[in-house]
Amino acid sequence: MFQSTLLGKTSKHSPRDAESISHILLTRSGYIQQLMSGVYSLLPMGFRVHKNIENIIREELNILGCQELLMPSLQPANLWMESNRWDTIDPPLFKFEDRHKKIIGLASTHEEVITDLARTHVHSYRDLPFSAYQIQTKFRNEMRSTSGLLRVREFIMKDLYSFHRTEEDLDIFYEAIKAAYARIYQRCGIRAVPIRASSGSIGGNFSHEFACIAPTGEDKIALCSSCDFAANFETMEQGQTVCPQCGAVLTTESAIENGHIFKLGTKYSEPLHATFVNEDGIKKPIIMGCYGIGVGRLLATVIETNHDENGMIWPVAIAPFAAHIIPLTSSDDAIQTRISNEAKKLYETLFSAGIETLFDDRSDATAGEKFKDADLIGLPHRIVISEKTLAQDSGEWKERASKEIKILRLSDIVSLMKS
RNA sequence: CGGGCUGUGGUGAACCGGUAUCACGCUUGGUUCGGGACCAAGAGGCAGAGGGUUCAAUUCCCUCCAGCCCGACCA
Repeated sequence: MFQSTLLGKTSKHSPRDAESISHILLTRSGYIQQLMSGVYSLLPMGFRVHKNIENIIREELNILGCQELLMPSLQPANLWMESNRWDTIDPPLFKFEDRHKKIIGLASTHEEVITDLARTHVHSYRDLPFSAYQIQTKFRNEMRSTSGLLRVREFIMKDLYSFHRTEEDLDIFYEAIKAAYARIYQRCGIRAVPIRASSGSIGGNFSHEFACIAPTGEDKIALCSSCDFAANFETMEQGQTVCPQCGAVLTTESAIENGHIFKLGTKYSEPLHATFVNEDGIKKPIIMGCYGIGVGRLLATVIETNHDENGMIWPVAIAPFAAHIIPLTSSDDAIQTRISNEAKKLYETLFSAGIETLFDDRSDATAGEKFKDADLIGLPHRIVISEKTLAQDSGEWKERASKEIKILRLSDIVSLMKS
């Protein structure tokens, strides 16, 4: 991608009133733009990260046999009446009338629709188990949106739903998803721990949320220094300093809630009559689970964890581009041409190898400006080509997270990028 | 929803009861050319909307709208 034509310019100015670091950096770097309270556009750079995170999620779910589908956001009030959530779900639905005065809700979650699907497609125990997910826009009529992408009113969520014959089967799947979530967070460069949670208006009697360790997080969690115990501080007894499981010392961390997984049981299948006939010919309600991740919140959480005073630091796995190629300008026209050509050649070589980079082709930007922008944008690798490096027939290689600069042959840089 | 705060060119800010200033950005020309360079010349705002007080309002007051922060809740 050529930076001169990129939609989303960098800025020195933080948005008015912005306080959270991810909000400031994502806006300053041109990754996102606010439209109204709690509603944001993902500009090309932000959307690339978003898609990378989505694809990590897809990989981890597909390998477990989860099927991707897409359900509607427009949903009839009647369906929500069946589960008795039309007026009780919190945050409330956005509701409106169509031109025929039919009452419609904008979905904030999809238990009703997926259960409706299940009740028409599942008849026998032979149809179970299965699981299906989507990565789709949710609308939530929040009391208040906050902190940029961390809490918004319209966002893209991965929501997975699973259907089982028995509680035991659900338990096994639930644990598999818990493990998959751990891998998803890890691949996104975040340390997340599952914590027992209350199930809120989604329901069910058993759930875990994933607390992503981030210094700027608003939640306080307690972690055991030796076993896997973790809990939200608020749910613990005051003054407790040792692990209730093993007695080891507890440490506290700040965290941001991200994913939340639920054992729903028959909370939706019973009222919606989503049933199957078991081996004994008896009709039973389907046992369900549901599992959510807010993709945009995860994206923002990564920034809350991975940044320095100059900007964002993207993990390779989700970075919008693998590297930032920066040709510097020279007052000597001949050298200038050589620099541009070498840089462009590198760009094309990497591109044809399937490695997309951001190419800073701005001829009017000074070196300092390009470096500042590169730090802000936070691509994992920076490749500078200048009069200086060209004299050595090479380029300068720097990792965003490190201060170390290496002078390498361009061919070596290509092999490094490929590995 | 309760409490608090904010609203001035594209962005961020300052000032002020006498119709507006700065920085960044933008345009043009020139000089620079490894950490947001410099010089010169420009374009761009009737100050969120409405009402009130006043000789006079961007400035004071009220209402509304919008945004932010705390509470609550959450992906």
